[in-house]
Amino acid sequence: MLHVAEAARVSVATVSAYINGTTTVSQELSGRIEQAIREIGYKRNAIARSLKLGTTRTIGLTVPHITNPFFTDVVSVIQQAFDRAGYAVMLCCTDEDLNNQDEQIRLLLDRMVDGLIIARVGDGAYLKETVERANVPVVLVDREVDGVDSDRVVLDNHQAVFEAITYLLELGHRRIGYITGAFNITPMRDRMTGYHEALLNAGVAFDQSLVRSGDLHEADGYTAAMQLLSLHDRPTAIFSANNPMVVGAMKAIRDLGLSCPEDVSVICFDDFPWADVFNPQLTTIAQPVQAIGEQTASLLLDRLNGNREAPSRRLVLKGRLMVRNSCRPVQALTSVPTVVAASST
Amino acid sequence: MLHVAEAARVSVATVSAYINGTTTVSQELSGRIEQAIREIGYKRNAIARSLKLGTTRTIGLTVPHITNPFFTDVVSVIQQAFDRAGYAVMLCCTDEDLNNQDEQIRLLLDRMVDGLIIARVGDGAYLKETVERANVPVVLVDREVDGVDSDRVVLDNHQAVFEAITYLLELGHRRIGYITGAFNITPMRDRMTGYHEALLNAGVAFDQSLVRSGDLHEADGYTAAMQLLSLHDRPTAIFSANNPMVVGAMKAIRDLGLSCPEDVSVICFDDFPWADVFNPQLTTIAQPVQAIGEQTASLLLDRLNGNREAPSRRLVLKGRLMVRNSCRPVQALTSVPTVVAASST
DNA sequence: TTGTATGCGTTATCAC
DNA sequence: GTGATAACGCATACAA
Repeated sequence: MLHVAEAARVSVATVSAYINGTTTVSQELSGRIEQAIREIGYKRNAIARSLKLGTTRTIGLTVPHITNPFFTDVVSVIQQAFDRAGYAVMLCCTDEDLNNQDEQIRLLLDRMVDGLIIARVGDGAYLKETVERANVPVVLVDREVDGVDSDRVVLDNHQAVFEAITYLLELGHRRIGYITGAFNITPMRDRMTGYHEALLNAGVAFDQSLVRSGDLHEADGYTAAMQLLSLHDRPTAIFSANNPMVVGAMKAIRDLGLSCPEDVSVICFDDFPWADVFNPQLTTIAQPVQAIGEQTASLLLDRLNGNREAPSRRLVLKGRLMVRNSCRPVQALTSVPTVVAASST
Repeated sequence: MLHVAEAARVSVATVSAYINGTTTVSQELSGRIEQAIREIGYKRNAIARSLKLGTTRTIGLTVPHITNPFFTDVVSVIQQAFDRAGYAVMLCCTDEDLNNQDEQIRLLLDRMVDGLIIARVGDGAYLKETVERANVPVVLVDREVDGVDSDRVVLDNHQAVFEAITYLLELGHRRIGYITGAFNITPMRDRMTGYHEALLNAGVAFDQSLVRSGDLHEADGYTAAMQLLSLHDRPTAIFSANNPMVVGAMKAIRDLGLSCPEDVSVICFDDFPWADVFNPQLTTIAQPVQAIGEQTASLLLDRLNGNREAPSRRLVLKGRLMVRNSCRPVQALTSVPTVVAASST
């Protein structure tokens, strides 16, 4: 900018005023400045500007895994929204690791992001403190943090799973395997209560041996399904609490020489684009990813636009059961053989 | 930092020296500083630091679509690599729009990113200029830019498609529908030449009516497949140049009451995690996404670590044909009826 | 070992 | 309408 000012034979203050339209500057000087800018190829330094203004027009976004289609979609929508609003977004993936998360949030805060969107990981103790001390607005998405009362948008996980399990029960299933992630994140807890209530509602006893917990990855789903399907009295249906794990579960079904839906019905959380073009066409619980992303962005944008003091808002969206053909009435099942050995990949 | 200095009754210079380990500072003062930092909850302001140092330890990453599994994976790997190296990454999605891309790159450069990774979009004219004027290292991934000789990592697209089409030809297919994106990006051009050469090599005449071009989205694949399969002498196999378009193509096949591989063989570019658990299990060309991401990151990191003058490097990786069960010998096909009308979604 | 002074590129406040 | 100048928070050269 100094160079521009010199080339245009004006002061830096005038250049700044011209660029930002702060004050009206004469035709004369405007022309000289404009020309100097072009000749020099001057670009305003956003870092210096940020330092002075105290705002970076950048937000931080941290999610567990970007390869999980649910987060891919949410990130995509959020990214677009902030792009439109003239904000840049710094993306971090915690890989379900608590230490990564702490580190990344610190990094983001150091860089003076104007706001934070967090799909958290692990237990909430440290995060609670971080969120409360951060002097920037933060909105939580998908996963809440105990005791933290910030803006957030979540799904009605309980209801969604209740519906899904009820659907399975109506098809006559009584032994429904349940593959979940650890209960230290709210969605997993809430989904589990949906399972419980659906069983209770149908008068079906809860069987702890039908519940397997993993770390949300494909491999965990594989292991869990292997164990479930190797049970003496194996389940006739399996529910998976997320997409990566259901892929693992399907592989387990395949490797055991079983098939879906002939031998076992499958239903899972999170929809994906090709769910209805490949077979079995999975019955899923679709989250309104577009709305989730947009609402999340809009909550943060609202704070960024100055609405700092409004009481925190909690948006709860509804999931939708996408019935396809991966579930069958239990009487239609191929007779249920006991799986003897499960030696495979 | 000023507050810390005051609380510890030292100068800001000493605090800075202590934090960065620039000079050794006495036990005495170290203790006071340490305590002051904790009490105040001081965090170093990376923006001010960046302004002074001229480096942000942030890189910019721009891709067409994060929801395309190929880019999802590449972004994920790159993100991890820079995370490990202590860099933040700003993510932009151009949505295959040239204006977005220009704007976003400008935005990134204004923010003084230390480097740029670009999977470009549209024609290369403006981008060429941008890349050449940017005084930060840039590495191109997946798509090259005509006349720009920067670091880049690409796939041997020609070879990969040559193999895939040859595979189809060996199965007896002679009419192979080809769904592509516009030829203003290098991969689409190179893939097309692979198609050409494979046909030539097998002595099969090239038929322009079997080639349909779209904008890389699912809807384009749908339209293209609809047209191809409505041809009087319809193709017995279809190749799709990316993943979103093959999803559309599969939907078209379904909507026409056809099925794969019984009526039409399908093969596509880019692999995805559940390719081998759902049916038909798609035969795909798998890009080494892990390697692509790592090499890309490592090229940029190398520049960032000071190796600025080395001649530009062009890394070419190989694709791998993942043969599954979406392709059949042509004599095994169900008799080929002429599709009369194609009125659907 | 520690402190003083200066500058990184902006914007804002004030004189003129 | 225009131009000095201070300040944003930090790092560094140099003095002490």
